[in-house]
Amino acid sequence: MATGAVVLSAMRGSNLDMVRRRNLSLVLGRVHELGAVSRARLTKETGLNRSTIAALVNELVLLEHVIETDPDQAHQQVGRPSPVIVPSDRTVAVVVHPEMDSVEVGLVALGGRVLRRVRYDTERVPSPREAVNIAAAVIDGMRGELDALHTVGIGLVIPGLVRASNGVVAVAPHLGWRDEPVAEMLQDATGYRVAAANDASLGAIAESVRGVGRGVGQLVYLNGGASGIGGGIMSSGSPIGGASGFAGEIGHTLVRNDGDPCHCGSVGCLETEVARAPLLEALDLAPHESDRLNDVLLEHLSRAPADDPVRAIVDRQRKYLAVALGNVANILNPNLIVFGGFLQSLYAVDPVGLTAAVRARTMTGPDRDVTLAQAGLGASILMVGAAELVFADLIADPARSSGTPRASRTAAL
Amino acid sequence: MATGAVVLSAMRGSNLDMVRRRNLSLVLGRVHELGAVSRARLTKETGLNRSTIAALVNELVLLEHVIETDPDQAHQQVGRPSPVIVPSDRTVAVVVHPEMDSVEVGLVALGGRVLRRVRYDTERVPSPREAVNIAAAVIDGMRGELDALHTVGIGLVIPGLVRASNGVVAVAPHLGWRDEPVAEMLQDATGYRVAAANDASLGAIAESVRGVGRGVGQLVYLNGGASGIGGGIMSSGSPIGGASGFAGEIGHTLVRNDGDPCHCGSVGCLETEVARAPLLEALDLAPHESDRLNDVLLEHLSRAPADDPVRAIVDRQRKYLAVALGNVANILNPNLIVFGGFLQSLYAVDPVGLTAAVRARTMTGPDRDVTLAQAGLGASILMVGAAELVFADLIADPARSSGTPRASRTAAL
DNA sequence: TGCTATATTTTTTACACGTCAACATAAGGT
DNA sequence: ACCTTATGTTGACGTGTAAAAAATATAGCA
Repeated sequence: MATGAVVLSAMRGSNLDMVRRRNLSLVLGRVHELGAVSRARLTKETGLNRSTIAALVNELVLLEHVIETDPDQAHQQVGRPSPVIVPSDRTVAVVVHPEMDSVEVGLVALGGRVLRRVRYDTERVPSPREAVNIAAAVIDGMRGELDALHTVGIGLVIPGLVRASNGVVAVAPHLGWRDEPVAEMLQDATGYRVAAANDASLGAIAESVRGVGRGVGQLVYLNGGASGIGGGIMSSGSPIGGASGFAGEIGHTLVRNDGDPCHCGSVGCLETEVARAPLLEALDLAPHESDRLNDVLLEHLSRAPADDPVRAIVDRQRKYLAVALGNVANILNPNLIVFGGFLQSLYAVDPVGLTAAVRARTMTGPDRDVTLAQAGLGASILMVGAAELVFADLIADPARSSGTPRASRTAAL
Repeated sequence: MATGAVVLSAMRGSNLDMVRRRNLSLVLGRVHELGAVSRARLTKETGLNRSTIAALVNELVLLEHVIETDPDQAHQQVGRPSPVIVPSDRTVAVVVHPEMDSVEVGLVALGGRVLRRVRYDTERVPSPREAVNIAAAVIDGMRGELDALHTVGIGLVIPGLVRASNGVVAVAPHLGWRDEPVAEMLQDATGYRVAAANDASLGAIAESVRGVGRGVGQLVYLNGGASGIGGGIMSSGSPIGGASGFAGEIGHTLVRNDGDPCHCGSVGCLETEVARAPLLEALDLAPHESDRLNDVLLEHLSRAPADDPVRAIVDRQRKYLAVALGNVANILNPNLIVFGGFLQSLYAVDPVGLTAAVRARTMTGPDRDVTLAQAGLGASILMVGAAELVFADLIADPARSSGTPRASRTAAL
């Protein structure tokens, strides 16, 4: 419950168990990240003894989190071939993603593969109870399968602010949720341990682990959705959550003093000045056609005159986006800023131009570090991100209560 | 050299040495933080066995980083008294702080006490070479003393952007330095290992470890100096440096679209709209009287009419300050924002009002987390911060090359 | 004041366990 | 046949742990 506080007193001393746990975690983490590693490479990269790696891999095989396969026939070398370790597809995370018109449930394997997606359309915006009931029903339908697998837990995607310590949804504007203990409800309904986080934060995790941000130290993800702009921050592979896990709300950076009022109570926020709706409208696209925005916009601009009204909207939005990104670059000194949703389109219109505009608003020093990029994971980004949230727990302690449903604990970030 | 990248491959496996190192680090860290701890308390807080704590403390005593003293006579309890462990005043860090008109050298003990400060006034702005030579000369003067002590290294305070990986000063505007490898120069000149960082980042560290931010999870420090506004971010006790250690430049957040041009090339930055000079001028204070700003300002406003021109300046600056802080609160979700320098005065004028203004610009959720406060360390803040930078290295591995001057390595953050 | 009981901590000693180093063995290329 | 690379096996090392014994204070009572 106590959030954000540095609880140094809680730092426990290490012992032999710790060593084993850490090494087990290290090996599983490498396998999870790389997808397929030879045992020899594991010894080299971890610096551990061959004997130790053998024992660790053995234990992970027994836990059924990895599979030891025959040596790779493809790239042979001189010397004795080394067995290849791959993450088991039988270790999975369930993902639950409530939206305004649906509740989606997915199944993702440790290796990152999305095994299944079930979308349940709702007639109206689901209440927390309805969303949980729907998810629980779908999960009950999968129960036989899940019980046969190692189901680590549920990753809950929330289009809103989530308190990291307990998974309470502080506010999800367009779902109309407020102070709802959704993670706990879902946990009670399913028996699985639930980790909940903001959608953009999960996007940041996903792009950092399996997207364009692999190996990037300081990453900022910015997602443009129907209802606004959300963000997530990753530092050295870990999410920066702040005091309560609310960090990353870059959509409410001031970009225009005399701008429009924002639903947050402020004025001239990034997300009031940079929005999807005006773009769709100007291009005669319906909201449900937002998938086509990128193509239609680029196509339109390729033949539009200099005084084209769409171009004017795009230019203005890009200008304000650059302002916010300059702030972010100065405050966080990121290596990479990744765009998701309709922001991808704003970026794609002129990547070089936007990069230059952001750098112009950034101090000498951080301006040379920052690079921009489009998200690399497409439609599966939230599935992957939420699964990673769950797997992070597993990887931190692979030998923990392996498999079986559990009570207590939520949280993330 | 490669900065910001997540080098997972560099993650080495743990072994028994690791355990010992970690526990040694844990114990020294607790002693360093608390100043005086009983052996019994160490066992309770770390969860380690009595025997283990005894052995660890013994080793730290042998390393001369802590001293085991007789049981505290003050608050006695039933049962056998437990010896009290205190950080040794013989383990010290040297601090070097070049400014526009001086180079200051300080000596700080592991417990945080500032043992000595030597200020060398210069006739003009020192070049990197001059600053290093002055510092080296002063340090040579202390050499006998330093050799008798355990001098862990030098903490170098830079009023500018410092590359964390190698201590190169990317740019220090009012010193006129640019791409200068000052840390390396100082290291070569003195033989001590040098850790360099931005002044505001060091302020953040100091306030987090020994100031008003003790135990605070997410902390932002904002310093208002003669030449601008710098900032530093602490997350769970560790500094957030970003890709190259440049993070925290909150002074270059946009607060006013039609504002004045900033030396950074942008327009309407926080530090162009919120500055010390106009305040001093309006109050008829010379720059060297800035120490009195707080008192004079509060005194002036206490009897000033509603249409007082100083009040107008203060109100306007506070308005823009609140804008930037709102952005920061949304992006970082801090528990605490700490003000140093003349920003303390702006805050002190009406603490409750500024807090309300910041919260009004912050989303529901993070707005409840954020608190504002004045810096608690006064004039010694940079001494303490830079020393902590050095001690962090020691605490991470207390048994490392203990004491004697060394080559290679710099960096921090 | 002096004695005993109780509480808490330190000291001592035997022990368990994970990693390591060394040597022996295996499996492929050249 | 020889070289290269990797795995398998075994005993040693050093870590923290647990339990018993010794030490040192307060509290209660005569």
